[in-house]
Amino acid sequence: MIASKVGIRKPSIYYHFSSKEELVSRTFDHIFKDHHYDKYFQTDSITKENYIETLYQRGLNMLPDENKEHFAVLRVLSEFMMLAERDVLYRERLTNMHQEFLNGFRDLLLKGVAFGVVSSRNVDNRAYMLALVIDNLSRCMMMKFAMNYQDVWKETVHSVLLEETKAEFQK
Amino acid sequence: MIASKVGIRKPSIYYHFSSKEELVSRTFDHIFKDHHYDKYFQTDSITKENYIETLYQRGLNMLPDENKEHFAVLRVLSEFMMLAERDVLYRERLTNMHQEFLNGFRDLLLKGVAFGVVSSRNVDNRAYMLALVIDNLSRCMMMKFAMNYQDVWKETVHSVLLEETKAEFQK
Amino acid sequence: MIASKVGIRKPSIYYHFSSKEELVSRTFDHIFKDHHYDKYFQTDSITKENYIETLYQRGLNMLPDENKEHFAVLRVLSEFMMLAERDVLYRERLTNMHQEFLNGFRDLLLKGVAFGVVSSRNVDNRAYMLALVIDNLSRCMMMKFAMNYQDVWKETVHSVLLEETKAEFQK
Amino acid sequence: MIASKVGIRKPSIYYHFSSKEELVSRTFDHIFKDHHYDKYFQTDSITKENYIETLYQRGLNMLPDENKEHFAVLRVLSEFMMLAERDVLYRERLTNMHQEFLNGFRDLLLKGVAFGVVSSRNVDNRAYMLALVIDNLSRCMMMKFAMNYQDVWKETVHSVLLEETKAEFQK
DNA sequence: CATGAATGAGGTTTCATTCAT
DNA sequence: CATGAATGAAACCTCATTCAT
Repeated sequence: MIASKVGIRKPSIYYHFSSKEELVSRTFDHIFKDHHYDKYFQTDSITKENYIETLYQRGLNMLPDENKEHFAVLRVLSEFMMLAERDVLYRERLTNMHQEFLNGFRDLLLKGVAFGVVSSRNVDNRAYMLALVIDNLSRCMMMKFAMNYQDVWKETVHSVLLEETKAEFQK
Repeated sequence: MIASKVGIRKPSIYYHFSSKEELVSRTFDHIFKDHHYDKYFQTDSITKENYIETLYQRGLNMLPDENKEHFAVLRVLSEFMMLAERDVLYRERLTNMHQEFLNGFRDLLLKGVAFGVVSSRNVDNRAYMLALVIDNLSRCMMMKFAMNYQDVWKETVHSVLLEETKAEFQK
Repeated sequence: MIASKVGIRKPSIYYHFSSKEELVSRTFDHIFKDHHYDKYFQTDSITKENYIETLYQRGLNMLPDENKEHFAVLRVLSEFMMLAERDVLYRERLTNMHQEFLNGFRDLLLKGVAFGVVSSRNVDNRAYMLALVIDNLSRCMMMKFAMNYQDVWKETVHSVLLEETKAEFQK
Repeated sequence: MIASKVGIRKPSIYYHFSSKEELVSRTFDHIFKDHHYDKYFQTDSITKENYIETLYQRGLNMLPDENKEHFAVLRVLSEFMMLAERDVLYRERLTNMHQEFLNGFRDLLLKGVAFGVVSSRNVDNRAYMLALVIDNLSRCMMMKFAMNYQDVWKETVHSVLLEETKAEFQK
């Protein structure tokens, strides 16, 4: 299939990749080369004032959109999660990617703590909550589950930051 | 593999199933026959007094445990989610299962509203949040991601019910 | 090639043999099942009187003959000697077969010693000489090298048993 | 493999050889260019007095030795004998090489006859015997068959020249 | 209800070779 | 003199399935 898409014959693939395994592995690297937390959550421009709004917007930005490359990346990601269930190598790589996202959310919350807009209580677990929800929302969108994605995310941000933000976040 | 596990030869399978497709499909039915919201979240015994604790406990009960059949069910589930990405038939079945769980959580929250222990604001989205977190926690456990699952879940319940339960839920 | 000779399609071979390797290995066993020293050199009927003549005749009997199955066996043997140069497994099997032939010749000479028609000097090496010549004569015949095979063998028997048999063996 | 050993890429080989067949064929020529009887059996220095000892020593000299180039030559030779079973061209070339060695041994024996140290009876066949034994000893050494090669060869020389040399050859 | 034997289709890979640069 | 890229053919093997018994 790949060969014909690329317009060459099957054996020609072996000139570029020594085996199917290598083709898959290098495709993994290529596709996820830029799939890093920072790509979606640049936190440089975040301030005390726009903290919550930024968190909310960046979350939406992480959700797949059929018109964006990101959509394809997530489709491929779910394929590799399958592979990972059989192949330790991919399990490790995915675990690392996952951990990076978790860490990203944690650092973001810590920044909020520093700004004084996020309670310092239980930061890790609340960061994980955010990560788990946004990740699963992505999955649900990919599978076209019926749900009001934006509102669920807004509610999540709301709930997680509730204690300190009741006042500001009401819309 | 199946034939040898069962102690017959491969062609004999075709006496019981007309094709591989049918074998897979009926296996789906068989495995998920009892995989219903009610199995994990019997809400009959829930009361105003034990509401939050029950919600928390039942959630933990949904998380996979290597020693329980549930674990295998979830492993198979993730295989079918893969299949679903290619096959509309399975996508539908999974969507239904998923919807049932979402509905279960919504009904549970509505019960809480009736009890007066849950705010009536935005019930659907808050129910989905709970469902998304517990579902993704399961996935993380399956993939052995490092995380304090119980605490994340406790924090989630806390966050979602925070407004009305600040007082009662502190531990 | 095998499949078409046998009148089946290629994949059908895999019903009977799990791999090419196994096909080759079991073919080896099958072909050389009866390729033992005894098959060519039954020494029961040997007596003091017919000792030399028997040795000579049996030797001729070992040489390949295009009309005998033996010919095919030797052709295959030379293929496996090739394989053996790369594959330890076949090297071992061939070494054993070879040793068996060497031992056969040694035992035969020892019998001659017992009969008093063969000198006991250096029995092993003289037995090996006989074995090496008959073996190489086979090879030469297979490759159609020009040579008077019978006479070379007769001369070899003559030379090896010369000391004690000058008198009797002259023709 | 050849290309990488030589430090070029595969297609470059086709600049020097028009096909694999030609590469193999010219390799044959190159390797066996010096593989002639004379290389191992210079008979110029042979005299009536050192005749047997020379024959014995030169024979030993023909046996492969892992440290000598000769070893590699013999390994390749056995590969080509395989090829020869399928390809008439190589059969012919090998037959010629073989014949040359047979002739060499015959001429050597004839020289012995001229010296008066070898019986003139049946010279050809006795020469062939010597050739067959030394050739097969080589093969056995290559395959690491257990055997006392030197003694077998000494015994062979002894046996072949026995009639006329009983007296001189005893050690 | 079960199986031995077989098969078309296709998947992964190797091999010898070509050709434009 | 060398090579990057490609290729038709074929080798080894797996898979889902069939069918006569």
